[in-house]
Amino acid sequence: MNRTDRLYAIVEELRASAPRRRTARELARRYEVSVRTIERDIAALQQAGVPIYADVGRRGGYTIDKAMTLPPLNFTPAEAVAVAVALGRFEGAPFAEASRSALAKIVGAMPERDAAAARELAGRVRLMRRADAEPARIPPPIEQAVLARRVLRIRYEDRDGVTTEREVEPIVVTGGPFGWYLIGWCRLREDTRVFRLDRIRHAVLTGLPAPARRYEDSVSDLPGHLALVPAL
DNA sequence: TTGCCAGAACACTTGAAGCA
DNA sequence: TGCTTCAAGTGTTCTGGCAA
Repeated sequence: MNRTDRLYAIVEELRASAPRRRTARELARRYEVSVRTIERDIAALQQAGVPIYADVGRRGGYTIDKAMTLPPLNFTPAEAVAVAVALGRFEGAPFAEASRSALAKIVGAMPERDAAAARELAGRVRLMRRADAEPARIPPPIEQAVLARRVLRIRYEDRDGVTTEREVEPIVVTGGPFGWYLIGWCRLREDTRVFRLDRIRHAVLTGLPAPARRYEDSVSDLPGHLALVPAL
């Protein structure tokens, strides 16, 4: 095992056994090197910013701050396509750009062979969409309002063509086969209202903080055959 | 880059000594 | 007898130097 492999292995060993301490002697036996070599490796990792801590004394040893590390994220081609399918639900939806960049990062981090396999597999998986459906364009203020929990000022045109100005406290954004909707507390109606995004003619972020409202406490009159599923 | 050596520092355990 | 204190011993990491 070369040094680079050993450095990775030590981090993984400490991460897997955390919070139990591992002594330099244990690690030396494990990787068939001297204790001094392990100590140098630990020092190199610490210098590189890996949160490894040494406890001296009889029951001492090395531990790693598990909260500061992540396990290696290795996606199989099928897992990558599953993520892509899930993100596909967001096409033309809020956070669409973030979805695209997240997917690009995942594929970019995969070995080229797996990435190619994922692309090939993705070519055999298609999402169905209504042909006449215009991809919704979500105004950035709505994304921001949901993200930062801020009050929105919108100009909304209802089904009868009547336009009203409203201040809305966003609760959730939801999407489905019929389009995308903003569910929020309407200060004009003093009640929870569902707004079709394609009927929102204008939206401005007010900067006013919106009170945290739980979706379950705010919406109770969905048709029985409909259920809103959290995005994550 | 790795192995070996030596000494320092630290924390814990153990056992002896002192005391009520 | 039981409790407390303290020194010695032990096990560990840390650091520096040297050689292969």
